[in-house]
Amino acid sequence: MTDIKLKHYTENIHYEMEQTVRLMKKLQLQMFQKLGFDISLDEYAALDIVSINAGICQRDLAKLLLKDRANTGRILDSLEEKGLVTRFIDTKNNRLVKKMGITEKGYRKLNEITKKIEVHISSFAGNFSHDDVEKMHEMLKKFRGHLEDVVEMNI
Amino acid sequence: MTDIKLKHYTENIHYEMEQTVRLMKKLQLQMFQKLGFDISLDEYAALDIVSINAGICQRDLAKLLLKDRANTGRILDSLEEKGLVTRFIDTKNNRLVKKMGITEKGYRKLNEITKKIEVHISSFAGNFSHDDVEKMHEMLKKFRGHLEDVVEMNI
DNA sequence: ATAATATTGTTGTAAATGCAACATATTTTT
DNA sequence: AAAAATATGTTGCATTTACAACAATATTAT
Repeated sequence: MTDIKLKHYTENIHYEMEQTVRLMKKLQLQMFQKLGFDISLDEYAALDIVSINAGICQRDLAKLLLKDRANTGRILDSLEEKGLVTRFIDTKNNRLVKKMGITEKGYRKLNEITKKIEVHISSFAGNFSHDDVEKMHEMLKKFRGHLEDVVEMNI
Repeated sequence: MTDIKLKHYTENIHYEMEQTVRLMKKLQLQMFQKLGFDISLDEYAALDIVSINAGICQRDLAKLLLKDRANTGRILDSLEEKGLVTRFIDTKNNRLVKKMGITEKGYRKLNEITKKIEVHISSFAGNFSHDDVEKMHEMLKKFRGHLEDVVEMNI
């Protein structure tokens, strides 16, 4: 039916997507550094995820952060040391886990940073129509769906 | 017009795309390891790029590989040591550069690997319609275009 | 002509990341 | 009940990656 022909490396969707991600990450990082925050981009992401997933355990956070358990633990060490997150032992499915919550100070930090980067994000987002963005969300979801069926992430 | 509202980290396109890229990379890597090739995935990518860009210089290869100059040089060291690529001094815009070409052995290696992974790739690609893929290419190109206007990659 | 700037590639180093091994506790199997 | 398997988090290490400094050469500015 569809004549499947293996393309060259730089012609594959994986390549194009990786290139795009690299650019987006660079942009975020440049913004973050220019504004001189005292937490890293990963820490900000963790903070945001925890803020809307109260009582999440480390492994689940790792899955959302797209990091492994080890590095997720390290990110939390740093956030806890800065007093932005608190960890406590609890159980999930009758198993001991480390759950966490964002502190008052953490909320302030999260809101402060979100507010400051909002301007930059929206100025860039202005380049894309609502339809474009919706379409992209759809497509990515479809792609991911198929991938998740085949690859085990092992986190 | 479009009410721009900053979403949470896991709701952004950047996040979804990074997740997808991570899955794709993992799939490629798993395939590569299972088949037990004696060159890395990066080396394979470099080989493929050089094969269709005869006489490319290192910096230009770095841009296509999405690596920095240092690591591109290291990948080439390895490929040269294995006799898959040859490097030679030449000039580009009146400047001394190291250009490269793929060797006969390199061609055989490239074709051997491409043939072996073709089966896996096409079995996965079967999940997507031609239209889906085309649409994705389009969207990604548009996104990249805007990003490249704002971010300098500094390679 | 001399100095300043830019391009290309290499080296060294620090940071990020992933992975395997481990410790602990719980569930499932036998 | 004992053993095997599973889930969770931590530690250590090896690999990857990014980044800055450097060397060599060429271009541009003064």
